[in-house]
Amino acid sequence: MVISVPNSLNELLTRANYLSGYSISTVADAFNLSVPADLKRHKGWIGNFIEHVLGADAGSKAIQDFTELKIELKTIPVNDKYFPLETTFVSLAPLTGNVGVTWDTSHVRNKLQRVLWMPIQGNRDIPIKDRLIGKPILWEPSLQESITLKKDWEELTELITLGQFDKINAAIGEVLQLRPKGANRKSRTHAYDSSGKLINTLPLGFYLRTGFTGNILQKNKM
DNA sequence: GGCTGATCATAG
DNA sequence: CTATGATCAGCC
Repeated sequence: MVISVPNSLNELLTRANYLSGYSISTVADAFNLSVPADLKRHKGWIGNFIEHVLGADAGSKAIQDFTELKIELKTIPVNDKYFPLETTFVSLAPLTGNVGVTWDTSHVRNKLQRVLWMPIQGNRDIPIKDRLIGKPILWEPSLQESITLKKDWEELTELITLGQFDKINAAIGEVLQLRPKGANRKSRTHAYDSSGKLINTLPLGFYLRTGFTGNILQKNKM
């Protein structure tokens, strides 16, 4: 079943709100989709599933998206206290070509300008099919949040541009962190080391810490 | 390999 | 119990 792309922000929000309170299987049944028993080999399934039922064209050609609405959709697994169980992937971290890139022109800022968060019950003791979909939250970073994100992004990006990959680890950054993002630890991409020499190194991604996303959820739950 | 979507697994 | 580092899948 193909679902049309929402024509307006209101239409997208209406659809998203309609899903809240239903279980994964209730929605999946309505769209004739089968639900995996676990996510071990389907780690992106929930995200793709929600994209699909909201009318984003997941997979194949990426022609249709919410790009016209300037909305980034993120599902986020939450516990009983409505707190995130996982960090949130934002984007791959460019390890080259960062000269001249600023926070304002960064992928991270671009993606986080407007996010539709879809909290989903994520407790591992609840079968995937029985997990409930929460209330969607349309979020734009506050001034304070932007300042903190910018500070972290600049600190992390500086380490990349200086080629100090031996210093990079997930403990750096107040709300944003850099962590591996590849098929496995043998994955490689290009970067410049501290002496300016082209090297092969582990691909990295920007992730939002749970404290940051947890705050967004807490502020917006009524 | 790069990019999208993320969660898994275990050290501490 | 939590966060870091590792990993999974599909498309281009």
